[in-house]
Amino acid sequence: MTKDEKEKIRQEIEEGTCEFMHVHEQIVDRVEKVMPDEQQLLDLSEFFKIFGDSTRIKILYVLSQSEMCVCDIATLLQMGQSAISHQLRVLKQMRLVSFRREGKTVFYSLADSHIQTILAQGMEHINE
Amino acid sequence: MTKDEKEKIRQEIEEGTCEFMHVHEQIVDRVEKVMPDEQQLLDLSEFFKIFGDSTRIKILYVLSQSEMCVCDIATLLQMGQSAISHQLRVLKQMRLVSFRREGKTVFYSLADSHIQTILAQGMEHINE
DNA sequence: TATTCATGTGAATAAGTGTTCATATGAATA
DNA sequence: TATTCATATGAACACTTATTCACATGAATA
Repeated sequence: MTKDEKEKIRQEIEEGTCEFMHVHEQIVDRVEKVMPDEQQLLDLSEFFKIFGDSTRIKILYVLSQSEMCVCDIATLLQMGQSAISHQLRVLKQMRLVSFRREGKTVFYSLADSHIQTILAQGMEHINE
Repeated sequence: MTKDEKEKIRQEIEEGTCEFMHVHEQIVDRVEKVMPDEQQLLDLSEFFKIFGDSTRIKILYVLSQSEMCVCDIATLLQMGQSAISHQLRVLKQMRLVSFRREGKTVFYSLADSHIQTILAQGMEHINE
């Protein structure tokens, strides 16, 4: 190993980026060029995170069957109204559900058919 | 409200299932019949949970471009080797990635094309 | 066999998240 | 306007989880 190479590694260690020697540079360089924006990948994980909770999955599932109000959902899932309401808030913020008011009651439904597709796709995958 | 109705509500409150009055029974009954197994919905949320972390999303993305070793990934993501190794373990357990050994190096790759489809589907969704 | 080095992993810590409790909001109605 | 009631929400708590640190493992090579 040359003096320069050693120096390079020392620098890398200092930067905390990579403490290894045998990085495959061709691969790394090539993939680095096609990496999407950091933000896009963050958004993507945030999006999937919504489906990564069983309460929210259940809410989405029941809404895929019918629009319904908060206490219908709470009854179906055997959970408290507050818990459902908190989760509906998340789903609303992420635009996965929409709602309409009718008197004191609020009816929720899936925002678009995309959501059902993703649910179905996931179901398909785990049943392999 | 009849005496019986009041008693029913009192019981529901005691059971903690539903403290409300105006559940839409037709909807609830109908949807209850088509609810999948509790376990299936749990599995589904566990599955999506894997995609709900930005480190794992990034790992899956770079592996969709090329198979590579642990330190290649660590370099690309500017993260420690240990963090990557821990997440690869999760991805391995859930069978989202597979690997092959070549001397001291372990090359990881996506387990099947399904994963890319789901990534693409998600990307499509957030770019709407 | 001793050493090197890429990777794996247990423990600890810090940050994030879901549920509950208590209470607020706001629309309908008396 | 006062009350009722479906829904919303802030705070607290318990629980989960991602990362780091230190070290173990195990394959190649001297």
